Amino acid sequence: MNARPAGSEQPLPSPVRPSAGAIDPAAATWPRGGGPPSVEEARALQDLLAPRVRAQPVDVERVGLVAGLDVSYTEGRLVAAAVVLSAETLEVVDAATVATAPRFPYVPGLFAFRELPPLLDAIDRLGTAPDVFVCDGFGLAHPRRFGLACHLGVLLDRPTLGVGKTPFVGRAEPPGQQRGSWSPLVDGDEVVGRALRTRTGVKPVYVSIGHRIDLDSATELVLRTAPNYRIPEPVRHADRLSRDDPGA
DNA sequence: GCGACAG
DNA sequence: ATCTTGTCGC
Repeated sequence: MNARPAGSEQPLPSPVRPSAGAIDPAAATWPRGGGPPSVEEARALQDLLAPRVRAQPVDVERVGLVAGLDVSYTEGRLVAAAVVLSAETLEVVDAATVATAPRFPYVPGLFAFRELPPLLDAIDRLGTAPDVFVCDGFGLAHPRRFGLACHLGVLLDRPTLGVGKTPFVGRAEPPGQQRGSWSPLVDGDEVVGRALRTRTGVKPVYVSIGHRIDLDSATELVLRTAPNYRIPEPVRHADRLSRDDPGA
């Protein structure tokens, strides 16, 4: 474990940012540098960055570290958590939290502008460099094809994917009851993700790619990291930490 | 125009 | 997201 208290003031060199091909996170979420963008600016920024998303296969067998990301809301505060697990053993090897005041309202479709800034800070505080990031929410399965997972992936230029608990855009037939079965999540004439059964007889999760991964690889990784519960372990841990960390 | 709408 | 008790089942 490498968690540092969320209040520490000293920015440490990040093993994740910057990286070649990455975008300046500040410019890509807070375009005017100071205050948050307007809703119109935020949407325009998504349209501007969406073309950078790339789908590509990932050798899931060789993924070593998987990060789970989540944010909780408490008493007007927002707590972002990043937890890193060994893909092999699913044991937690690193974690970090950050508590901040919300600086952007909850607007469906503009999630990233609310949750990404604190999540990026939490990621910066990690002492490890995850191979893949699993977000609580969506990636391509988004009105402008640029959900939180895509946004994070493009900013970091790293593989990311999103796992949602309820559908946002698109429609999917109920997948078979058996764990592992899935059905395409279709929006208009595009396949934007999958409804995936991670537990037999339990309602499916909705998987979509973020960046630098494809749907097959994302599906495989989600199944691999969710052997016992509906929600993948990395996200489960991040969810718990974001709510329980007293230091946050 | 109306309803729906990730967390 | 959060507000909230008990209950059925593996």
